[in-house]
Amino acid sequence: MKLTTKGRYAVTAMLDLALHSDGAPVSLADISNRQSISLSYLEQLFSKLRKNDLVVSMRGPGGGYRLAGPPAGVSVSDIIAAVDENIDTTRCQGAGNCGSDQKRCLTHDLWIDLSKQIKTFLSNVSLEDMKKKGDVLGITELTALNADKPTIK
Amino acid sequence: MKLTTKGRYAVTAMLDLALHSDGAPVSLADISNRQSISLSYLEQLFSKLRKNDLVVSMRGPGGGYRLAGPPAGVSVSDIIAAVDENIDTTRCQGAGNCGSDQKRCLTHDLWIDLSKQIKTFLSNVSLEDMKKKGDVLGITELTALNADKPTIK
DNA sequence: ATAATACTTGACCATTTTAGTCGGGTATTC
DNA sequence: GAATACCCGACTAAAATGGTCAAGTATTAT
Repeated sequence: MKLTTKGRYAVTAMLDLALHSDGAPVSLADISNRQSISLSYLEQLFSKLRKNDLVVSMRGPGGGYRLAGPPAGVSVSDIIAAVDENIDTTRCQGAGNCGSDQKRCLTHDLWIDLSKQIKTFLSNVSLEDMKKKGDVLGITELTALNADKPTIK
Repeated sequence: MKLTTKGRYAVTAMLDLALHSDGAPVSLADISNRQSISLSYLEQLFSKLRKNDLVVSMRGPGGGYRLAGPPAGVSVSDIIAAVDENIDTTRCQGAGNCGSDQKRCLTHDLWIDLSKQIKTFLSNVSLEDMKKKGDVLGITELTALNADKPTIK
């Protein structure tokens, strides 16, 4: 699986954006200062976020970024997918040629199921959830509230 | 998080071991042939598995490895922990100094909860489960059966 | 005994990925 | 027209990954 600093930074930056999405657009310089993430690196990340229509940009003085839609419409998995390519724990990326002789390896199904599990979890947490969270509820409880079809019943 | 080829190989090898744990100990050469994993690499992995008391070794001709205990007593998370150090999705390894100024970052709790989720999933799948699985049940369903305290209710 | 087997250990290494930096743009507004 | 702030591509040091290689040591079958 790919879950690295890149994805974590992206989610943190998007949450910062959501928390400051009142009036003017938010500049990357602000996010950089608040979250201690290098400006140049943020530019890279937001380039991808913009291409995936998660944010919109405004140039010039007073410019910056804005969420493309309501915070409730953006899930953590959306963000990670935008910058990190994929959330998949198999070696073969689901193709099934991970074992010897191009067959699926013994544990193929395990990783497929784990991937589903992670994806479900991350899909069920939106920026809105994290905004509201404050310190009241754990994300896990939020997930339970939001889950349409929990894998574990 | 750390979930790489190393961990996947280890689980595959352990499952192979479990599937062939009838009479004689299983040599790494056999596992290497069946699972297409380099012998030298298996040696590295099994050294760690042995140090973590997941397997026992027998030297000399006819020697090899055996599971240290019953397959039901070994979970996937045990195996991954043995070779991969930790299953943790935070940058700070749970320490909480991931944000600016040594405070926890905005998304700290999210990664903590995700880590718990993954750990719960992997802890609830044993080698015995995977042996029995065949092609009847998906691991996800097995997890549901085995879970003592599922996080998602 | 001794040869063969198979585990044991540690050093080493090529490649890939990560986590950025750097340097130049271009659009917009004051 | 100058300052601001996004935009974009090239580049890179350091770390992790996924191994290999060499030289053992213990055990057993003959």
